[in-house]
Amino acid sequence: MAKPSPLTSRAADFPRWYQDVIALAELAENGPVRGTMVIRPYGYAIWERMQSDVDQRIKATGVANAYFPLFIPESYLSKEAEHVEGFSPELAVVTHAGGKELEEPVVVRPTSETIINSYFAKWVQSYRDLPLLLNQWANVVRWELRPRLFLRTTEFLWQEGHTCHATQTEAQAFALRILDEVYRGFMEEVLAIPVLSGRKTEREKFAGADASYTCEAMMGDGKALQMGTSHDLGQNFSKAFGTMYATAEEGRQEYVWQTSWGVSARMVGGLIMAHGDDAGLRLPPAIAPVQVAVVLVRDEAGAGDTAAALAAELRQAGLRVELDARTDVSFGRRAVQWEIRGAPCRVEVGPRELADGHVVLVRRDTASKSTVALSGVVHEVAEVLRAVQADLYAEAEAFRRARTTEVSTLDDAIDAAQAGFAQLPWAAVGLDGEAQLNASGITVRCLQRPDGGVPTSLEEPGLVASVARAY
RNA sequence: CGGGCUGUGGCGCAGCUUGGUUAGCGCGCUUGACUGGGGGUCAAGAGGUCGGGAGUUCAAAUCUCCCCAGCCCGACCA
Repeated sequence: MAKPSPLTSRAADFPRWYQDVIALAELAENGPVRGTMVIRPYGYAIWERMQSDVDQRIKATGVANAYFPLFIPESYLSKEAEHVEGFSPELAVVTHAGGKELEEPVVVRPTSETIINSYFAKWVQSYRDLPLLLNQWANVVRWELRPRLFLRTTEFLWQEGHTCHATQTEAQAFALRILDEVYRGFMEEVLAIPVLSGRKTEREKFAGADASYTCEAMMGDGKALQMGTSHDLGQNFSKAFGTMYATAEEGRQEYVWQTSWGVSARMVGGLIMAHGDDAGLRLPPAIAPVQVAVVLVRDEAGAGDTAAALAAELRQAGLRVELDARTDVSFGRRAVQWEIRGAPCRVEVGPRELADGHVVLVRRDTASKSTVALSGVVHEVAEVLRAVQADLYAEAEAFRRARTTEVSTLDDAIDAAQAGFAQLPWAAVGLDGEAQLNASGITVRCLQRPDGGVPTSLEEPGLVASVARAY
């Protein structure tokens, strides 16, 4: 049956690696500010790699990074009715500063559409200023009722993109492009996590958006996790803030069409829960801070020098390598530690094999070992990393397939969603059906076209709803 | 805010039902030795307002009451 989630259950229920893995981060104990998170170095190293890869992909779409204020005047939030209604329950509001009560309270940003639009309104004047494509890496605060390590913390790290376009068509296309090229691409190619790309229902969409698109992944326990979203904001915020441009013909004033989109450090939690096994993390090579751990068994018969040379050679080949020559720590302990940390490949260098001119190569995902001649290590390691990346993805996809059930009725969907995803015609769900599912702890994760494509309208015929329990 | 449950060295827990010497165990930590091919062995150590308060009692981690905090399930959500 479903294995427990290392991020949400009690430590006592867990295998021995729990404490080691959870050491990636911990929920802070700071009194009334519950649910904030402290990320420790190894956990942060994983996040840093995510940041750099996602950042690169974002820039490839023509978006530039910028930064906006942490504090937002409360009145800004209220300018977009749906937006303020959606977010007000979870706002942190500052009422006092500088030793006195503020005339107008400011909120700590829960997301930045409003503060950014207050600048967009000034920056955008002409069609020549469009499209305006910005992104910011920042922390945001949402006073969640139930914090969970990485998945839902009061304060979290993320990237939020905000764009302005001249036409609705262009804005929608851009929101979908980010969803596919940046998010789905990153999750599948780098994190080796297959995702369903689809559209959120009216009930599930972002407060203030015309449409929300999502990437939904299945965790090792069959539950769904929203890994990223992209919103088509229409003109909701531009109308609220007066973000207008003069058109090319006749210089008419038009409101801009906008998008916003984000992924957060939640992805670290998703990575842990999608690939982790009872021995600890299993990191895809593309994201692993350490791709190859060269472990020196014993420093005898020149093994130490050989290990160091090997590590240097692997680095030369462009790999992220760590030489573990701590021979004062027992070999077993070190081997286990690299397993817990999820290093995809481990090279064990000891006098025993060196006598025959080879080393032992261990794959983290399958735990399989092979002996490799010294001269062939670089080639073989590269092969293993390629294989681990591909196999982790294939494994996750097979798992998802095995836990996805096609059904035709709500009752069957509720039943099937206990173990994973259930898919049924959206026409068989509808508003009432969605409420019924929710009452059973199940949500509609996304709507897709029959071919898996992302629908641009909820009225499209034949839409398929994927429903599941979710984090 | 509803429904369950738990607070005991840094972490994880036992002890409580049936009150009774100096409150234990595992992990971690310190020192030393032996070791070293999968969280190794041995020895010596450090570390505690038993969540807080009040009460019952000769005696409270244990019983009673009040308070506080946290966890899990739900509503909210990247």
